[in-house]
Amino acid sequence: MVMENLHRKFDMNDENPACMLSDSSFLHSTSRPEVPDRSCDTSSEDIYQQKNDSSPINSSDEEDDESNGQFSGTSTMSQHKRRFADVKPPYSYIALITMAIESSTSGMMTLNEIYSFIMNRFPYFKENQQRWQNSIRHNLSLNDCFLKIPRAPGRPGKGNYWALHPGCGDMFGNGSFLRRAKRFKLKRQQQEEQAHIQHVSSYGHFNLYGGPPSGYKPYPLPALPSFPQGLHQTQQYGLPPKSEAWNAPSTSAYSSYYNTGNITNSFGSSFGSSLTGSLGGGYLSGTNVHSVPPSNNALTNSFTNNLPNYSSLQQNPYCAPQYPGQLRLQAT
DNA sequence: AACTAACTCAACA
DNA sequence: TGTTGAGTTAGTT
Repeated sequence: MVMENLHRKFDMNDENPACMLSDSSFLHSTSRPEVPDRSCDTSSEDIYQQKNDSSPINSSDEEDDESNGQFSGTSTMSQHKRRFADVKPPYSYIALITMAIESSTSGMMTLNEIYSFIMNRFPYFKENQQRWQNSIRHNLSLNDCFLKIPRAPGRPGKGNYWALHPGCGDMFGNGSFLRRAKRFKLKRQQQEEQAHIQHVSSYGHFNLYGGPPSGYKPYPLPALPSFPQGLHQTQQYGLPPKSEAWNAPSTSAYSSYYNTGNITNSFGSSFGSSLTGSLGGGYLSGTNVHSVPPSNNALTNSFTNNLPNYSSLQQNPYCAPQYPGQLRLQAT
C-alpha cells in the first residue's frame, strides 16, 4: 500500500505534474531530509524557475511556453517528460557511478558503459555530455572508492573496467546521495597496495577477465534486487519498480543469508570470482587480503549488525541505504 | 569561519 | 581515456 502510493507519486505517467519528481513535501517529510541540490530543487515552481538559471538545456522553441510560466494543469504529457529530463537528478556523480557499477552483473563497467547507464536512466544527461562525462572521469580518477581494473590482454575494446572498492560501503549513510557522509580515502600505503592488487589482477591472478562465471552475482541478489530503490526505465530517479521485483526482505532474511559467509564471497566476486579462491580463502578488506574463514569475517559481522530497517527504507526512495552498494559492505 | 565534498573547466599524457 | 590541478559553490561542524 505504501509502495503503491509511492509509485503513484513518482509515476511519470501520472497526469499530475507534481508527480513528475519528488514533491518537496514528500522529501521534507523524511526524518533525514535530502540535501537540496542547487540545480535540482524539486518543488514544481522551482523546477520552472530553473529555466532562468544558467540551464545547460538548449533553449528551443518548445521550451518557451514553459519558461514563460505557462506550464499549467493543461500541460501535455510531452511537457511533463521534457520537464522531467530538464531537472538534474538529485545524485552526485559518485552516486551515479556507483549505481552504474552496481547495476552490472560483473560488478565492473567500462567508462562507456557507465556513460550509457547514466544516459539511459537519466534523460537529463543526454544533454551536455562533454561536461558531465568529464566529471565522471574526474570522479573515477579522484576517488579511491573506484578501482580501475585493466582489461585482459586478449580482451578487445577500449578503456579499463571500473569497480567499487570493497571498503567504500556506507558512503551515503547520511541519507544524501548528493553529499557523502565521509569521503572514502585510502592512505598512501593503502593506495600503493591497491595499485599492486590492480597490477596483479591485470595479469590474471584474480581471474578478472574470463568473464563472470555462470550464475555469478556481484553481491547477494536472491533477497536483494539490484536496485531496491528501483531505477526503473519508466520511473527513474530512484523510484521503486512497479513489478514485484522489489519486495523488501526482512532483516532476518538478510541476516541468515550473510551469516552463511556468502557476503565474503561477494567481496571477492566484485573483483573477479576467483579472488577468494586464488588466495586460498580470504577476502579483500580495504586493500588488504585477509586469510580468514568466511564465516568469521569482521566485515560480515559488521554488515550484519548494521542491516537497515527495510520497512523504513520503503518510505522514501531518496533515503540512504537504498541501493546495494550501501548494503553490500559496511566499512569497519 | 574553517573545513570538506562536489562541480566544472582545462591541460596534458 | 585517464590524471591532475585550479577555482568555485555549497553543506557541515
